[in-house]
Amino acid sequence: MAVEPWSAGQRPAKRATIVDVARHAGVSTASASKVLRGVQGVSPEMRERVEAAMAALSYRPHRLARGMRGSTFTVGVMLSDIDNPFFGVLIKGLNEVFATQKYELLIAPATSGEDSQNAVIDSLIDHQMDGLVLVAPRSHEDHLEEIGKQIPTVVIGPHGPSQQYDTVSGDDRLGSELVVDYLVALGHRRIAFLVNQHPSDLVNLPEEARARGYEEAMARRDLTSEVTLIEGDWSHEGGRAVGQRVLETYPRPTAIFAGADVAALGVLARCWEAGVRIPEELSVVGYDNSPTAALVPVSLTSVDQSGHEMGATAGRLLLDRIGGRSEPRNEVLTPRLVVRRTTGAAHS
Amino acid sequence: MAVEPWSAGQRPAKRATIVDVARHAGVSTASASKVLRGVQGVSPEMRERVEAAMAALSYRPHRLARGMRGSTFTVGVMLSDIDNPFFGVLIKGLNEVFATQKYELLIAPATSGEDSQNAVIDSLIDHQMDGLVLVAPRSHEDHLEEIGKQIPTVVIGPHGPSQQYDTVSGDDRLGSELVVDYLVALGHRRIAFLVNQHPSDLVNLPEEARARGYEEAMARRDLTSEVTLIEGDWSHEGGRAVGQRVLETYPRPTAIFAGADVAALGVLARCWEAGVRIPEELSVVGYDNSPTAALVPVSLTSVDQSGHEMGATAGRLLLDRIGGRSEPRNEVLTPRLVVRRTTGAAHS
DNA sequence: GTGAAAGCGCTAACAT
DNA sequence: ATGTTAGCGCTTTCAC
Repeated sequence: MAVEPWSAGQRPAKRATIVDVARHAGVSTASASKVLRGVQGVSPEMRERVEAAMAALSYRPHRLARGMRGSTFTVGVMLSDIDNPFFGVLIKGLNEVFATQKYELLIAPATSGEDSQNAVIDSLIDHQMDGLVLVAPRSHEDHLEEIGKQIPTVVIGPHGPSQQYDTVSGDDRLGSELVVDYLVALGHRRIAFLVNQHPSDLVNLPEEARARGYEEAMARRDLTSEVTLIEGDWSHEGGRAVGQRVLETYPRPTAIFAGADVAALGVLARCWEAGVRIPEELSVVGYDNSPTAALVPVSLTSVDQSGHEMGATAGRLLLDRIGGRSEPRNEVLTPRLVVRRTTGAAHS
Repeated sequence: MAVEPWSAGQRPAKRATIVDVARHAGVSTASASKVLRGVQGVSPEMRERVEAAMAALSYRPHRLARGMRGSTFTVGVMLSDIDNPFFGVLIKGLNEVFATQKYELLIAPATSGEDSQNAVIDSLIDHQMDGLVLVAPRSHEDHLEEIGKQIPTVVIGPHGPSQQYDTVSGDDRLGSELVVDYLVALGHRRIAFLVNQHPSDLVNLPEEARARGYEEAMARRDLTSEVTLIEGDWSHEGGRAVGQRVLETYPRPTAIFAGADVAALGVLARCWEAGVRIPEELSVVGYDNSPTAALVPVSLTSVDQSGHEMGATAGRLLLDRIGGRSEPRNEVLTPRLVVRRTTGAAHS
């Protein structure tokens, strides 16, 4: 291994420790620790002296050392796709909750692969985080239960029920229903759904619920024979590939419902390139109402699942759970259709 | 403080420690530690036995405990604006470098405020990260030097020189020059620049370099009298507000050069709403070439500063520095103009 | 090449 | 209310 002039011991101007604070204040480290943690059992004057010492030495506690015995006051977030702008607003919501507490947020980026995600989650656990927020994980449920047993956990995306962790999800079936009903009201019948490929045993994923909601809503409108599931990746490239396939189809669907905005944008990209007129020749709907969808020239009709509130809710649940609650809670938020300019009356 | 059934001691099924591994392998913890770290001084058979024990116990080292004495094998990233899609590709580039090493990436989200950023950086230091990547920090340089003294640091955005840390930045003056030259070639003379407001003593910020580059390029074309700096926030809302102001100006600029894509999109949003034709009535240029700029209906002309390579370069520099290098390095990447459909010949 | 033991900074029993 | 002390899991001298 290379020379490491930066190894802990040699760091210049070594910072003050709780021992320094205690000595400076003329008290025991235990008392200093109590003041630091804000627990009861210290006289006001003791508190004052210790706090003065902390300020004088610009003391900042070592998070690692705290974590060795107690809490790290840090919450880990597994983010499955940092590119998705929807997650940005979600993180904002999360952060606002924790900012008011003494907890800090640390985000570990992962890819969409299950192995990558599990590795990242393990690493977060190895960091002794006080709690975990898993954003759109693709892990199997028994594995999530296993994690929930080890550490307070909130899962965003996949639906409950769960025994060892909390969930925050949107009512994805309802979201799909809103879309189908709206499209049918516009006269569409050949409505295709872009379904994200996923292991068939992961039955609680949002993609699964959105697909089921689509099928059910189609059935309710007596359009079972028109149900068309197109498999693709919920990514820009995936959507683009699906767009290409759809354009080659005959008869072509009059509307395509992508389960995620990123995928819908991919479909649109292909259509724009091919000169297909939107929505005259093809209506396109997304899901997430990401910031990009709202851009005027994009104006993508989408389902809003209020990422900000999702994040905030997850934050509150996790705080609760860290505080002691052990019964699982499964919050479901109600989605809302946002109609923009990529959808219109069916023509063909 | 509430009950904490999750405190470390009570966690169910407590995981294996290095002591367990050593006992299981029938060796000392010191030897087990050597195998874990992959250092020299262990016989092949010792290595084998210890590795077998680790596997048998599914041992994973405690990162906190490692960090107490040695390294955490974790790198902290201060992200000043998680909403900016440009940063997503930057993180990807960073991550790819670290993924091949044993280092893990942890991102701490901050806001654009200097206080928030400094707090986040402190916290990253309190976590004993092995290194820091600061993305577009607004801290003062002496403070950055201070940080660089404590911990291997790479700063992305602000230009060097620096003594205690490395920098990765784009050649922002050149970027601005490319834009101005291009617009002038199209016949534009009234070219306004949207400058981000920032403390005047932060002279190495990209926004400063881009503004200077704009002024210089204008001067070189004998257009000093046309130099128009419009102050605004480099955000969607900020751009929108500037757009409003520009539309009310007479004579109106024929082109506006926003120093960042997010701001350019805000300007465009206002124009689209107001029915201003782009680029016939107004040419708009951004900076960053973020994924959003490339969307077909947006098609924003922008300066590409290859975020992916910026991230990758920063990762390599940090790895170097953690490995022992102490002379500062200041990498400058060459930007490239990407012409799309928000720019055209000057008409008025 | 291997092991014993000290200690990183802090918290939590347990005294007093 | 305050202090003493034993660790948390690991790395690191320093013996052997």
